[in-house]
Amino acid sequence: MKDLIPEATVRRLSHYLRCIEMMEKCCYGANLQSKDLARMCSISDSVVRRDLSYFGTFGIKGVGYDLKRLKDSIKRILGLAEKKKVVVVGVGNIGRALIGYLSRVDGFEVVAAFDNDPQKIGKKIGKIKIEDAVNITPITANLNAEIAVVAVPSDEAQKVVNRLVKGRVKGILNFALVPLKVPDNVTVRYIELLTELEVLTYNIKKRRKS
Amino acid sequence: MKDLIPEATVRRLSHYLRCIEMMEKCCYGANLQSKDLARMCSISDSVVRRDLSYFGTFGIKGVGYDLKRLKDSIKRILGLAEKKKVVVVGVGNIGRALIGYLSRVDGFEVVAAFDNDPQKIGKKIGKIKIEDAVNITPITANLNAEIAVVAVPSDEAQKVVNRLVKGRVKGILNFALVPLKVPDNVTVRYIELLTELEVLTYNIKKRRKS
DNA sequence: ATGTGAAAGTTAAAACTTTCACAAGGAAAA
DNA sequence: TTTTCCTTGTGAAAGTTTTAACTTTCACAT
Repeated sequence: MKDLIPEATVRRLSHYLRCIEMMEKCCYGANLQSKDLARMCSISDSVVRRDLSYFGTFGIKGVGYDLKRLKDSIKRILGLAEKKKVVVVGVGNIGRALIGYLSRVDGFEVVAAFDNDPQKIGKKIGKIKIEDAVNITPITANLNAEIAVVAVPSDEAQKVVNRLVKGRVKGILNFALVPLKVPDNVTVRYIELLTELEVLTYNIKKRRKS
Repeated sequence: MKDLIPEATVRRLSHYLRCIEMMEKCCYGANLQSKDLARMCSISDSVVRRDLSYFGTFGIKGVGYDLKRLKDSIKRILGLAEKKKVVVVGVGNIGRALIGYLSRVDGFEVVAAFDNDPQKIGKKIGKIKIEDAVNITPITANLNAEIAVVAVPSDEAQKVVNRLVKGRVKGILNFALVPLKVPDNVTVRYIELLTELEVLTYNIKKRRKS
């Protein structure tokens, strides 16, 4: 089956959600328009309407969108209707940052953390006890967690991922530098810090010249 | 001036660099071919050649590319010919992770770290002393650092960025959730952890249906 | 009840990116 | 030297995404 929906559109839906949450906090009122989201995201309003129209019709012509209803619609589109369970593998700085961050966000919930350092196993981070990485498969399967964050050294990443896959994880956010092998029914996304810095460097260089 | 070079191409150049470094470590030999890089990156070889051809000709027909020479060429294209100085603002988990990570990577060098927590100011991380964030502008300008990593709470991000811009920073890697305002000659790239998790969730949901 | 204004939803064109297939050209063997 | 082999570099086509302009529809005032 073809992809149909541009990845950029999905990314932007997430941005719209962030904007709407901000609007809610700032007592923005119950109605909003495509141009409001557009301005906040520094894009044009027709992009906003185009993005939404891939998934149906959500607004009222001449009026705009109901803030609450649009928020729920986007959450449903993204699959965020109910809280998603996340396990974190690798409790170094990045793992800890993620755990802390997700505890302050609704939509995701860290339900387990793993490491292979005996110094760390058994300790707690917030409410989460750090488990031995050898138990990834049973614990993950038992908790029914669909999402995993992998923040371990590159040479251990594949081993960890194999265990996660056996534990029926369906999506992985990977901070390691190496590409991971997973079965077809598992999705991986990469956070490539070094690549980001290198692209940034390229952009700086280019900017200077133009 | 038009952009001409696809962003995806620039990202892939960075991946090629990573592959080449890996090949160097694994005693791969002095020669490599587009299909080698292609296989490692799970893309087709014509993509590799097309990407490189945007910038010139680097290989020998019938033979391939000289590993060392291609590496240098890509580094030059990306602007990585000499080490880039990086300052890190916000020494929480993410900041610390970045500092640790970059210390083990050549190409980038963390030359200063900042925080506004009196508990942290004056302490050291590795060789870097944590400075007071109020001094971002003079210290950054003095060190001539072009790149900054911003890993502070969202509500402080803009203030920090203003100081960095005054300190003549040219590129910013931002972990905060909020879009930043910068002058035209400064580039910002965003690492959006929450968006990544949401896109991942969307992909999982879609995968299940197709 | 009707007309008007405003913003959503849609369509078509333009811009951009990827893919494919092959010509060009160098290296090595004959 | 000539031929053969091989892989690069690239022109053109196909496919995708973005942009902008257009049409539709709703709410509200008259």
